[in-house]
Amino acid sequence: MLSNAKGSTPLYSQIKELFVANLREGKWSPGELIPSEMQLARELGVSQGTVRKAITELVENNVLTRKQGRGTFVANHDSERSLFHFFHIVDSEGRKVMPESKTLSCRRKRASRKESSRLQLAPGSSVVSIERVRRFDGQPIMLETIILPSEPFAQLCQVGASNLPNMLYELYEKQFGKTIHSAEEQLRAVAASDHDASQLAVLPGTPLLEIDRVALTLDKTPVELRTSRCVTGEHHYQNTIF
Amino acid sequence: MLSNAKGSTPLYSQIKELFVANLREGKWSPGELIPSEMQLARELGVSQGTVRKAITELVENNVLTRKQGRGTFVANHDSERSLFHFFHIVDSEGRKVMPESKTLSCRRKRASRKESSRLQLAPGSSVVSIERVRRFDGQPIMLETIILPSEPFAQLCQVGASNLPNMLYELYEKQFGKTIHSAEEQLRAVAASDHDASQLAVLPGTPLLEIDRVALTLDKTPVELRTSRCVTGEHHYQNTIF
DNA sequence: TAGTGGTCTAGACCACGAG
DNA sequence: TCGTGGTCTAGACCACTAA
Repeated sequence: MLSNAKGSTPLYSQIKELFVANLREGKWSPGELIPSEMQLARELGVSQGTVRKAITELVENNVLTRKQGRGTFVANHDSERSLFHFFHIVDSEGRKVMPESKTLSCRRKRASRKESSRLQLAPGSSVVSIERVRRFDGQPIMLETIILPSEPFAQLCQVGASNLPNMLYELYEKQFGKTIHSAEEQLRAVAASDHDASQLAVLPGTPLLEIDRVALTLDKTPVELRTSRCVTGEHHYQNTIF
Repeated sequence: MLSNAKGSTPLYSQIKELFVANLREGKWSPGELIPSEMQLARELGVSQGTVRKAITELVENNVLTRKQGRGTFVANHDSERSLFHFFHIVDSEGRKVMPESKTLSCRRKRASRKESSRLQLAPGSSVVSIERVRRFDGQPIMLETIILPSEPFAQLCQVGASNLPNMLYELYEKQFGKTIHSAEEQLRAVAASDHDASQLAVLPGTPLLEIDRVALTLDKTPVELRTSRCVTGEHHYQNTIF
């Protein structure tokens, strides 16, 4: 099981791998309380400090969360996480407000070359394509196109276009067991197409901020490709570099 | 000095503060080797593990770097850091290439309201304004306007507009003792002005990605306001969310 | 070979949360 | 009051670097 031989990787790294495997195989579920540090140390035959170091690193990666006096939990996307971790659009005062979203369409189609490439699917695979518009204070601000592999997300279309929740990552986690842990974004400035313009109440050709995001699970498997086009008159994308 | 009373902050936090103070006061300089963990532990009257925890957190914040067998050093902006940490423009294949930069002008002026606000200066303070254009493979890609407080940066204009280095953060550190540790960026899509257009070889009105960045020292003092307007045809801004 | 950071242990006490 | 994570200690041995 665990090896502490000379050339081997450190014990705490092996324990991290083991914990990640527990998550991947569903032995530990989002939001669940995991055994205490002392108990894990006994089970694994190592000291508390070693388990502690493994957990500390997973907490830093937002995989686990610690609560003093209560225990250690598997991180989940309830409420705050999706909003404050993955949503970077703020208003002029820097306030993060989650916009309401209205689904325009939800249908199945064949993936384009770009889509299959970024989602690591076979060319021409079947995907679900969702289009929705998001508003702040009644003003349409973002037009989003969301691409998901039909397997396993096909049933999203059946659910009905109108009642998709605002926070999709929470849905992916709860309904499909896909927890989003990281994302890779590409940002560009583009000119509003006629379609963009009509949905966002701007003139065609208006500069829009395009955010191209691939959302990934813990083991770096791409789950969702989302292209958002944003009006950046009274809002902007905020990024802090540490 | 250090206090381990009941209600006080943890020892390792106090030690972190102490180390940060050493940096602020210039007792430790960028690139310098600091005393070993054991020696610091003796001097501070704590165990090695406590010093170690303080150093670990500062390493995670990119304030210090450890090298096994050699010691612990104060981080600096040599070569890689500025480029790979603060520069997010990549080409279509995701490659990070540092563009050459050509200074167009360097002059002193009064800060605008926005500039004095974001740099936390008194309204109408004297600032240095540098304009430069950056090229990839001969193609002009970014037009940058850099605003710095005249105190202490006035001499930059005297140096001569033409021979400003590509990596300014390195210069701020070496010449002015201002080390950039973090930055806050705001991204928007804007239409190219006539001036933008002529410098970037595009048509007026072309959508450009505007990056508005305030660079901060370790104690969150704003040092530089930089506004970059980028052509995002063959390049884009890349951000990874963990 | 000496000194550094990296890993690991065993055990103490504190702060917090729940019953 | 009990069990949890949070802090701190003292000491062992390993891996790496430089002289």
